[in-house]
Amino acid sequence: MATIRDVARRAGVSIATVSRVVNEQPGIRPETRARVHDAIDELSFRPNAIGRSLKAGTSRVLGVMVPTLANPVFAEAVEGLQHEARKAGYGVMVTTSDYDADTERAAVETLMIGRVDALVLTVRDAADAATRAWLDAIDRPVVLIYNEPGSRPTVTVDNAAAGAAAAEMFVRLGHSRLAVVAGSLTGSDRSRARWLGFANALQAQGCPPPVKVEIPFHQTDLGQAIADLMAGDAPPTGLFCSNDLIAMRTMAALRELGLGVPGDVSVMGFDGIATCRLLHPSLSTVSQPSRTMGEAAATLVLKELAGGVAEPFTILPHRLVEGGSVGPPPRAAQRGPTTSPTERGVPST
Amino acid sequence: MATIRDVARRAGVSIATVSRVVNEQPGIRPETRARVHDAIDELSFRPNAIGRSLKAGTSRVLGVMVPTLANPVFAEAVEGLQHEARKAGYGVMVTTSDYDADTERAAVETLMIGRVDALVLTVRDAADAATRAWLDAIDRPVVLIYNEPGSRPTVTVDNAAAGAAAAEMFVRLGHSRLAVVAGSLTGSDRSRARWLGFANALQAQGCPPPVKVEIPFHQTDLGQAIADLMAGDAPPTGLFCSNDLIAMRTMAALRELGLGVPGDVSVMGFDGIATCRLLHPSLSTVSQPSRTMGEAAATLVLKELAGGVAEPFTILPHRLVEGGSVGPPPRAAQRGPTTSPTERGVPST
DNA sequence: CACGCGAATGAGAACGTTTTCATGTTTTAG
DNA sequence: CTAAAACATGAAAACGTTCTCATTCGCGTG
Repeated sequence: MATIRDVARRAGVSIATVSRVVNEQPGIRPETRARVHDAIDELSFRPNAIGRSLKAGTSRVLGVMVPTLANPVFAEAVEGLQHEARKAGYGVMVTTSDYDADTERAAVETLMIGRVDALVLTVRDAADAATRAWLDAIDRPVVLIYNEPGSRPTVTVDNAAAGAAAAEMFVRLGHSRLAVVAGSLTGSDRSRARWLGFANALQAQGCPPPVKVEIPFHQTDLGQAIADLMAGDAPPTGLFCSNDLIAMRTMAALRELGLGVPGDVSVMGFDGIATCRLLHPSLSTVSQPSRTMGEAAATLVLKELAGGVAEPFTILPHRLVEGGSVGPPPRAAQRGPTTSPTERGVPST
Repeated sequence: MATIRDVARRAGVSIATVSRVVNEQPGIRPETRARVHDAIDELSFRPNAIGRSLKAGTSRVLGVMVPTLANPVFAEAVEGLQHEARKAGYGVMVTTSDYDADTERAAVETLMIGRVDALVLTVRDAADAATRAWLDAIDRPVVLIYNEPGSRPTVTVDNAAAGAAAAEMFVRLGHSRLAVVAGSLTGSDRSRARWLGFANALQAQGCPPPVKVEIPFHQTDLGQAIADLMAGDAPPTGLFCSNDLIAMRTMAALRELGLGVPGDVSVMGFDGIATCRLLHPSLSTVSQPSRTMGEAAATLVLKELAGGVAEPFTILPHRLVEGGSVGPPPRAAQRGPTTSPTERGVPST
């Protein structure tokens, strides 16, 4: 691996001159420049970013942490972020936290040791005291994405309003008994915000508060949870899921139970994962512009690195996508408690 | 940001001693060690990875390039890789190539300048001469994933055998007129291998060669392409798609055309994306262990970095997942050319 | 009591850059 | 033709580590 010194020797100049040529600084005789370029080519010299970083005190690397890349929402955001970063000549170091608070902290610590110039993070709960503590202690630009706005610049959608919009859609169609199926209602700030917006809007419309169902992160089969939920006397006619992945699994579980969507139960998701539009019935969902969020976060953080000051928060527009998974409630449900909606209905408790 | 020098001053020792304490080297008096630790805590000193890297000549960062993170297959592989890397104390720099050969080269160049210790890549075509040229010129450990085995250590599945397995499944069910719907048959080595395995197996079974349909990378609506494909006198009764994303879109397009899956046409995917199992009908597919592939690649590359020598290739097992999207061909098709299979059939050309 | 030996610590070079300041060489103006 | 100004280049320090040699200290041994 050739160093600047090798190039200098070969070209018969000093390392300072080579550096100037490499960085395209003015004040080099064309002839000298050519000689240096030749040497660079001959040795296929690539300036060592580490040496450069050490001197410059900057690594030109962005650190990114998301809960998981297995959820396309985050994967797409990272993709957008990465594109934007590359355009600006920045690299992107990626870590995942698996929705675990301790892992979050450790992962960010690792990124900081890696000397990233700035961070783009999604944490479980930006309002959590412990999280805020270490978050506020970070001495570099930080931008949060997907989290609820707090002490750090944040790029997100209006989760409460989005939850309310979902509620209003259900109510408009005639639903009143609703449930929320969430990954971790207690732990995740955005999930909580969606829930709150949803529940408040329902209350405003005079509906009873929605039932809550919480699903542990790693549980992929929702069969039991959904069966339990639908087993009561007056099961919900509409389910608001805290993300599309859960919504898909919920639909699969309902199908297992012999319940039709949206005939017996309506299902609504959150995120707007592309593949969910291809389901049958296609999933109604609140879509957020993931890729754009990643791009916006990159732009924001790069701006801050360039000496600018980042907006405290950027709220991107969400969009209610009306798919086929939401329809009016079944007739029976409108009259109150009834028998199982289908012949294969689950036994009542 | 405190440096080792600040700590040394504060603890009243030399920087060498601090370095020894930080790196847990023996031969330090417990008392001294304690004093240094105190200073470290007081200044919340974190050793600068860049300084360390410069001296050590190693960055403890792995570079990863995949076509896109929007395809869960790659996102999951990166997730697995990242986990494994972190366990070993390595960071992961991620780039995407958008399936573009020029971008591939540029992206890898960027990673190399970033001084990653080793690379894990998925390229369009590992057999392509130009690609091989720059690939072979890389002076660090490189592991390819998803690509066909070539001059560099590779982690993949047996794409040809997987393609053949798909073909055999179709034939076993009675299909003979088949088509392949691929992202870029010409450009991608794995897609080509699947195609070859598929076509050869068909030939071996005495079936006519499959029709090819190629879909540009960014084209998400396959309506026209599928309509054209199904418009002929004797349209295919089974479609083998080069990945699950395309398979999903193909199913959506078929539905648009009023064709039933698998009643009128059977559809088979490739990859085993988790969400496709939740489709209705669930997608039959050849599943590859993406996460494991990422982990294996990380293990391999780390082993090589540790001075070991990597196996030239690792073939992980694929698995034929029998979903609901593949069934016997419609009766009519078995008798040869007929009228459109449904009342909403597409006009014949 | 001097000597030597091992343990603990320090001084300083090295890693590959960038950058400041100094120096040598042209060019331009007078 | 000379002096000054503009230009081109070089020497060396600095960034924050690690690591190799010294060096110092304490102490047991002859």
